[in-house]
Amino acid sequence: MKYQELLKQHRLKATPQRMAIIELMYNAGHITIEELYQSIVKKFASISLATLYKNIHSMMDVSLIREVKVPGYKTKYEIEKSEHAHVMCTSCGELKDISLNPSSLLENRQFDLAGYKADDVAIVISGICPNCQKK
Amino acid sequence: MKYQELLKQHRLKATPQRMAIIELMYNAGHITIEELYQSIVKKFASISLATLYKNIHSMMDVSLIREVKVPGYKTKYEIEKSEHAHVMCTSCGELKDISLNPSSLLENRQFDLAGYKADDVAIVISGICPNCQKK
DNA sequence: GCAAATCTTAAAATTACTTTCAAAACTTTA
DNA sequence: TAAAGTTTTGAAAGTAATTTTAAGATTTGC
Repeated sequence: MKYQELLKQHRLKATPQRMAIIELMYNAGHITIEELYQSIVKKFASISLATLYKNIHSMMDVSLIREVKVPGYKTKYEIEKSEHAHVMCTSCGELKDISLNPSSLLENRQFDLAGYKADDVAIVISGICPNCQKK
Repeated sequence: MKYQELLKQHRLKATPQRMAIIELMYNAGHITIEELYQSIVKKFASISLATLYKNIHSMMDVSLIREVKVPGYKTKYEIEKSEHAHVMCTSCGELKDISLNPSSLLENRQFDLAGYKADDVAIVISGICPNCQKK
């Protein structure tokens, strides 16, 4: 199981609960705490929401996962991967990655960042997905 | 008071509570519900959080104000103004507008938006503000 | 295998947000 | 300008989201 490795690299203990979280998150792409809980409870009947929240935070602290806050919706979480942006459908709520590299977008322009030293760029584009456009 | 006009233009009644909300939001730039409540209660001792939430939502519905969700922090609200992006200091929490126009940024490049029809682009850059850099 | 460090869980607590409902404040309408 | 209708306010109760606590269980490095 590669997830075990992933956790160890980040100096976190590889508990079964954590591996399940990562697996679910990996398969879902983006997932809310609630969805995560619904799925994981099938495997670990006694898992507690506190465990989910705590693990989500430990993994965020070591940049293994990332929080995606979208206007008007619940926060979702994803495995950290190469930089990308998000499109969110305001009709059905689908969240999708797009391969727009946020920091390269800024690089070739000299924006006035008001003196800030930028570490991270989060881009969420809201719109209507192809499916909902048809309706 | 111009705030009265602003509300009427959006077909909302210009109640004193709403005008106070707008005024505070305008002066603060970006404000959380909690901060808003702390300030407004000084003027309207009996105002309820429910009123704040309700008014925030009415004003969002008519695009008078806008929700800004920032990774790791509480949701803030701002008066809708011309398009812009945000920088947020991960050290002190300060949120600042920068004059980067999100949609023009996308216009002159043909991004693959996975078939989405884009309505809105939210950009939040996280980093360290000039003040915190000194420390 | 053992000890140290870390993790899991239930339960309670806290914080965030929403709904309900009656009274008050406004707007119509005639 | 009074009655009728509509909207808003705010208290209270309700739901949802997140954190804390403390005790027992697991993982890891040696």
